Amino acid sequence: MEDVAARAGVSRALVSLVMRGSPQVSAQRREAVLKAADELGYSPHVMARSLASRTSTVLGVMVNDLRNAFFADVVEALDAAASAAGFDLILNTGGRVPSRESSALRSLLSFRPAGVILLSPVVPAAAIEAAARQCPVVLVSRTSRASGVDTVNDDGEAGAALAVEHLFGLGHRRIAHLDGGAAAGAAARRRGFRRAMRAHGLEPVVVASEHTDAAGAKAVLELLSAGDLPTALVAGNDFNAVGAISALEENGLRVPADVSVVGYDNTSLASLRHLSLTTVDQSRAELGRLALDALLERVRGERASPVRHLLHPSLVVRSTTAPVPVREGKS
Amino acid sequence: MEDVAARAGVSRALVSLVMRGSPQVSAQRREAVLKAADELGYSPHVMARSLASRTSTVLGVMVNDLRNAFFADVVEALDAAASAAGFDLILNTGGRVPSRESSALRSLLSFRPAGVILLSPVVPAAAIEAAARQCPVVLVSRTSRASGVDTVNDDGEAGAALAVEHLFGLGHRRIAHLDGGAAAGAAARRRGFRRAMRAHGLEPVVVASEHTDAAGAKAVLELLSAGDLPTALVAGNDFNAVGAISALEENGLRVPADVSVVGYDNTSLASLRHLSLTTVDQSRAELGRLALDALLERVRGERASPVRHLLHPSLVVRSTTAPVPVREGKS
DNA sequence: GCGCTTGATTAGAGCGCTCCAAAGCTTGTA
DNA sequence: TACAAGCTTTGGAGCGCTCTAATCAAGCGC
Repeated sequence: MEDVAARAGVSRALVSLVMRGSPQVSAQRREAVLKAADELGYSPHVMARSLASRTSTVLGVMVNDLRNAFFADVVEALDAAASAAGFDLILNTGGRVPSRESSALRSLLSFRPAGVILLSPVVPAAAIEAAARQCPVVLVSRTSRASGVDTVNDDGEAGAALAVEHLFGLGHRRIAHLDGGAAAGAAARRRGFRRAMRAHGLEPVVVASEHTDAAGAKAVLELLSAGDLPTALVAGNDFNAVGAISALEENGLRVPADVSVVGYDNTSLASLRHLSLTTVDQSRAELGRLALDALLERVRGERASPVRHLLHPSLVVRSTTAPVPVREGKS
Repeated sequence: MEDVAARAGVSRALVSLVMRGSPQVSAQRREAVLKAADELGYSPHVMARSLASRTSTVLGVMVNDLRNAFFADVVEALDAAASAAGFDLILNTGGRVPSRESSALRSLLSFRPAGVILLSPVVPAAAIEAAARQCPVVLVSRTSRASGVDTVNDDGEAGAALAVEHLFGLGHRRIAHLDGGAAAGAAARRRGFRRAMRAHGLEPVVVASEHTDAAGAKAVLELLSAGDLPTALVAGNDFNAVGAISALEENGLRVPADVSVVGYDNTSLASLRHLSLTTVDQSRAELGRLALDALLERVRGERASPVRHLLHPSLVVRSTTAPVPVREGKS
């Protein structure tokens, strides 16, 4: 910066003004500075800037697993929105291990970020509130009652209900849910499934499972050996659904002719023509965008009261659901 | 920091020493400082630290698309290795658009990172060399001849050859490659396919396609309408393979009974029991780890000469490949 | 008791920038 | 010509830390 100032024949302060795009610099000087900066290949040192200005242009993002396409998509959206607003992301992973997440969070905070976004964290609420005392915090796929914390969630209850309504409309009455257990969002989906079933006077069947391919297959095998396979399945997520479909087909049952299956998440899997899975979509891009917007509102001091976004999911009907088989329909 | 020093009854410099874990501090003072820091919830300001010490603990990572599971996996590995080494990642996306990538790269460099990792960038070589003059640069899935730049690549040629060898061993002689066009890594795979085929005295058939589900299906339809469907397909990647399989099955052909298909990348797709795709695996975790190791060697000044890693892929044989159909074998 | 070494501690400068208050330069006007 | 009013420009302090060199206390041999 010193060098640029010398080369352009101005003071350091003027260089600073130009680099920040201040309007109160004469066109002549501005050009001289820009030219000098270009010749010297100078670009301002972000860290020094944020130290001096006591403002930060970095946003901390903690994700528990990037290999999970859901979070990868959200982070992608986050990054797009952040860079459009002139912020940079510092990212780390916590792996859904409380101790690792705490240290990841600590490491993010030591950058004195403008704000922090936590994707489906498992750290204790107290840790989140402590973080919120240092900078705005937005939670994705996790709820909080703290007033300094905003949350953005998929309405898993509504999503599961959507699946049930769809199947009910197709004539299905015996519907089972393959439950995701402790996985992110599973509790809400389970709740939504139960509620929607009861609303129709149906008995909700919930089978313990996990959000994986193998677990979906296992759950179906259990249902088969128990001897009363439902006519439709609401899987915990798409992977689970695919596993379930495999197990069904391996046992001579056709999807959707014999059994209908609905997934959840609308991952890239679901749209493959090979699977063409009916599934619940929860726009991950919007999730990311909303989270970033909420954070920036806080950062800019435009809002102090917490906001709780609950995204409305939608159903994407493809080829794994069909009207209930005739025999069933008659019974 | 001032406060901590006051509370512990020591100087700022001593606090600094303790926070950096210097051994030349008496146990008594160390404890007093740690206690004070804890009570005040103090943790050092990373940016101020790196400004003062003229060292950086941030690593810049530019990825073109996180939604691509391949890169998400590499980033995950990068993060794991980085945090183990005490570094933090600042991440942004370039979307394979040269202009966006350049500005993303500029933004990374303005943090004065210890080093930068570029995942399959499309920026001109000159831009990469310019970056390399500022800090060590490691390229993943892209080659470079610049001496300040290390590269880590999957050996796509070897991978495609692996697929051909496998199919050849199963008796296949008419094998086509569904080419990925300009996609990352496609050129090497194409080359490897051609070379391996010629090594067996076979005519390499290359069909233009893309690394997507839909393109794979389209390529198969073209082969079908041309009237000479090969007995085996080496797809550009897993998505492409899945699309191809769909199109084959929709046309009454069985995989692998009639046609064998090999994918590439061993994505989570491939391992689904529903697909159980034979595919080429190029350990993404190792790719990430190697890239980070290479970068850290430079950062620590342990090495000045460039390194060119070429990762050996391996073949994962699942259920989409089988011996050539008998009729073919006789002909 | 003296200088001397050794290890623990600290003052102070400085990293690259921003920001404030003050200074300099134009104008326009009396 | 003088001077206020506006704009542009600048010096200097300071952001939170590290690092060097200096200081200090304690222990040692003579």
